[in-house]
Amino acid sequence: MPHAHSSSAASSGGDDLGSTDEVKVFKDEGDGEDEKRSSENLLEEKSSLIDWTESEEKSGEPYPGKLSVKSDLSPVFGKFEPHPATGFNMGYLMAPYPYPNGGAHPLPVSMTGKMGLPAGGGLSLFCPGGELGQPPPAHMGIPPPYQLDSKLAAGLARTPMYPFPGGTYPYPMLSPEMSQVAASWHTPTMYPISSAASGFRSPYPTSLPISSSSLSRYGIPSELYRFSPTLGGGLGLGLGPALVPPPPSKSDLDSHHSRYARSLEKGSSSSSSDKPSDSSANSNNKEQNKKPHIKKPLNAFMLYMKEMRAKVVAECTLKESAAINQILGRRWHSLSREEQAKYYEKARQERQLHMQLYPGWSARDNYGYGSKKKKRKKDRSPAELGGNNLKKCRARYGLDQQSQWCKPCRRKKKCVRYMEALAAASGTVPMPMATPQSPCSEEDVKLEEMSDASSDGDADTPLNSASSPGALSALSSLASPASEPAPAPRHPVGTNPRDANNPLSVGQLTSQSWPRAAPRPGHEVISVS
DNA sequence: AAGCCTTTGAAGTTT
DNA sequence: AAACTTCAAAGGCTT
Repeated sequence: MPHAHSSSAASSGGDDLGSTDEVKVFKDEGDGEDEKRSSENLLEEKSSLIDWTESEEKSGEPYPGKLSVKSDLSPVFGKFEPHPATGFNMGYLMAPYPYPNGGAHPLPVSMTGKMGLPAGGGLSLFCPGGELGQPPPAHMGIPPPYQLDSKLAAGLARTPMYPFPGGTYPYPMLSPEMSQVAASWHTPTMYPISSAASGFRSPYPTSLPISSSSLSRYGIPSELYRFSPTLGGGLGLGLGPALVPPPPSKSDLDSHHSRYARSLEKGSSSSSSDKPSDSSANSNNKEQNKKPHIKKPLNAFMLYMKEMRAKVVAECTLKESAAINQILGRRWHSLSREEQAKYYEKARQERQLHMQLYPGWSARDNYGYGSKKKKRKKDRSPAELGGNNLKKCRARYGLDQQSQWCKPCRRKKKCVRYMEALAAASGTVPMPMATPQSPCSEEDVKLEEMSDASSDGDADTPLNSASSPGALSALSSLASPASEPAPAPRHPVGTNPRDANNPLSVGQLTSQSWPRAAPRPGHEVISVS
C-alpha cells in the first residue's frame, strides 16, 4: 500500500508494519507526542508479535518466553488460553469498548434519531455489537460511512444468522477444547462447502489445525495428514521438516494443482470447479493458458478475515466484501496482541506448510497469473488517471437519474453514506438518502478524490500536490462541519491505542481502515471547477 | 465476463 | 534500503 509506506516512512522511521502507519495520519499538532508514543508502542508490539513467531521458527524453541500462550502443546492448534464467554471467538458479539454514551454504538442517541435509526440500546447502528460497537476515531465524531449504507438500514430487520446469544455456545456437547475447534468450524459453514473431492474450495476453517485446513486449501487431502502423530501437536511448535509428513507425490500434487487452479480460476464458480469439463478442448485450452496456480499462503489478516467474514456479514447485514473488509480491518486492529498472535502464528505455519508442499514456489510465480491481472490504477496512463481526474471530478457532479448514486463515482455508496454521516454529525437535515436525486456533494467529491489520489499514489495528479498543513484542517472542516463542535482529541494523552482498557484508543488505532474518505496528509483540497 | 472495491501482510520488483 | 507492486479472500457491483 503506497500510502502506508509513505506515511510510515515519513513518521515512523521506516519500520513499516503496515497497520499502524495511518494512526499518525489524523494526528493533531497538539498531541503529536502522545500519538507518536502510541504508534511506536504499536509498532513495537506488532513487530514483537512477528519476531515472536519468527524467532521461534529460527530457534526451534517454542515461543521463547515472549508469550506464554503457546505453552500448551495440545494437538489442537490455536489452543490458547481460553477466552471467557466474550472471548475471541465470540467476543465481537459484545462491544468490548462501550461508548461513553452508554450505548452500543458511537453515536449519541439523538443522532441516531436524526439518522432515522433506532435510538438507544439493543440494536446498534447496523452492526449489532460488532464492529460498530467500536468507537470511530475520535476525530471523526461520526460513524463510519459503511454504517450508513441505505441498504444496511433496510437490512436492519434481518435476522442474525448466528442467533445463539453470546455465552450460549452452540456446541454444548463438546469439550471446551473441541468447542474451540467447533467454533472455528462455525464460520466456514457460512460458505458452501464443497465435497472432499473438491476440497480446493474448502471452508478452510482457519482455526482448525493446519493439517486439515491448509492442506485442503492447497489441495492436499487431509487424510494424508490426519493421523500424523506429529503434525497436529507440532503446530504450535512450528513445522520443522521432520514434523511435516512427506509431501504427496508429484503426480498427486500436479493433480491437486490442476484442480486447485481450476477451482480458483477467476470466473469459475466453486460449484463448477470440480465438474468434469464440458469440453475437453476448452479445458485443455484453459489448462494451457493458465498454468497450475499455487496460491499464496494466506497472511495473518487473510486468515482472520476468512474466519470472521461470515460472522461480520451475519451481524452487520452487509454483504459487500469491501465494506466487510473495512470492518474486519478495524476489528483486526482492535484484537489483542495475543489474538493477533494466533493469526500470525497460523500464517507462519501456512507459509511453512506451503514451503514444504511447494518448495520451488515463489510468489512471483503468480504475478500476472492468467493474464487476468487487471490494469491496475497505477498501471494506467496519466491520461487515464491524472489527466482525466478533473474531468472525472466534474463528471461526478452529474447525476445518474437511473441510479441512486453518482454515476462516475466509483465508491458510490460510500459517497451517499458519507453525506449521510456528515448530515447526521452536523445535526442538519440529511439530504435525501440514496435517492436517485442524491448527488455526491462537493465535499464528498473532494474527499473521494483525495482518497483516490492518495491510494492511487499518482504523483502527477493535481490532487496529489505537496503536503500542506492546511489540507488537514480543510479536510477536518469537511468531516466536521463548522456548526459542529471541534472534534475530540484524536489521541487521549498517555494512552496506548492497543490498550483494551482504553475505549477511545481503539478507534484511533483503527483509523487506518477508517473511512477512505478521511483526510490524509499530503493532499491539498483543491476545488474542482 | 472481467474487473473494481476494500482490508493487511508477505514477498516480489523497482528505484 | 526504501519505495512500490502484486496477490492472497470475498462477493456485490459496475462496465
